[in-house]
Amino acid sequence: MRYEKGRKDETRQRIIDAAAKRFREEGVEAVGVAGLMADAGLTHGGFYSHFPSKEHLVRETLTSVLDTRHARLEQSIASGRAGVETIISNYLSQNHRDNPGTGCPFACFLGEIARRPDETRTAFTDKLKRHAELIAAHFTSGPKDEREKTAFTLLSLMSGALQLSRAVADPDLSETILADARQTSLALVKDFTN
Amino acid sequence: MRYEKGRKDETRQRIIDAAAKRFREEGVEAVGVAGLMADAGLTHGGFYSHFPSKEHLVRETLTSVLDTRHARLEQSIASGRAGVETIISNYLSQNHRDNPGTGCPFACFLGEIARRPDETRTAFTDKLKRHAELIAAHFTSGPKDEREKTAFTLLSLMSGALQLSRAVADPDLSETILADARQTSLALVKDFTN
DNA sequence: TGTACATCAGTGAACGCGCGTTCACTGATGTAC
DNA sequence: TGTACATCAGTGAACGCGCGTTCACTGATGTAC
Repeated sequence: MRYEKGRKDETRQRIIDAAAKRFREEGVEAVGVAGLMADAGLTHGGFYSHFPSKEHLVRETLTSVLDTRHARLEQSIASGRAGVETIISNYLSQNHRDNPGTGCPFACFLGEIARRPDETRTAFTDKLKRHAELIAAHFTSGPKDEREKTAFTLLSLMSGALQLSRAVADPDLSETILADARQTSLALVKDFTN
Repeated sequence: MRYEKGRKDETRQRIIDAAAKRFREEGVEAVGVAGLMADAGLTHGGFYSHFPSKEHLVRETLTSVLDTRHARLEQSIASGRAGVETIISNYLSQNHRDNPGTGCPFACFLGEIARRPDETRTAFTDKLKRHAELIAAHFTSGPKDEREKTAFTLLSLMSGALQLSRAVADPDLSETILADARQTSLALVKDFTN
């Protein structure tokens, strides 16, 4: 069944989209190739005409999700719709906590990435740097050499707190963790924006 | 081969110790029961006379590691050997980054815990609360109701930064992330200690 | 003290299962004439 | 415009493998007499 031009790319993207959701929700190791292909409406055998291995899909998915998130933040900043306060509040929200499948890849993959092969880690590192630079560029005041540092620290704090709020079984504590992290995050960026 | 009294407990602990190391290094899903038993010098069949399932071992290992870490911190504080600065510096050090197998369980398991069954998550939550209370008790000045909040935020920031420093493929960036997090962590606790 | 028996931690073969991966095949569409 | 053929995205059976788990068995030691 030869298909019209562009069809393959669409299918490929569908596999990546399915992986983007499932990998974030269940973790890379817990999600199998066959299940992913079923999510994309296909049978498992076709996987290897799109990706040479599962690890390649992992890498593609990671960069795809990081790109999407990056683009969204970029647009959010460019449009002036959302200030830092809004971005921080959205990140450290119950909604984000309860929907990892569409949420921040840092919070979902951080623990796993350290164990993946060099190529995957390098791809991740490049995207991370770019993301931190974007955040730093959003800081309009404060010492310039401190801005990027603060961006990394902010990422560490926010992704760490989101993970902790997801891990905890007590709803009240979970909300407290988010609220405390919001407060500290806002204080962190206060000297860099106004 | 019936063994002397206490032997079984020793063996059990040996399995947990092996799991404590491997789970932190490779992740819970990547480590098999058979390999773990081999690490403990046993064959795989005996596993189920110690634990009813792998998940039970996960829970036992998690609480064991959290207890050990908690006790160490408690002792560290009680002895007065180490101030907050030292504790933070040790946590956000290259040595800790490069040795996850003996390091902080929060940094290693945070992402995985959210996906585990309720019983495991509840056990984790209890230990986390106790740990935060211990840290808060170490804060001798500053507003009292802020102390525990800061403890959670500190845990979020430090475990997030440690994870990020492990994920990154660029050694310089990894060191920068640790250094920035050290700086911010120290600033965070400055109002609570002196 | 010596003997017979019960105990049970640990062994290792076997279970069904899902994993990642391979491969011969299909058949609708694009292309050539 | 109509026909013959090449293409190749997708199919589905099969591969070896390691997983978590089960179970009949072993045999050194503790206990009873």
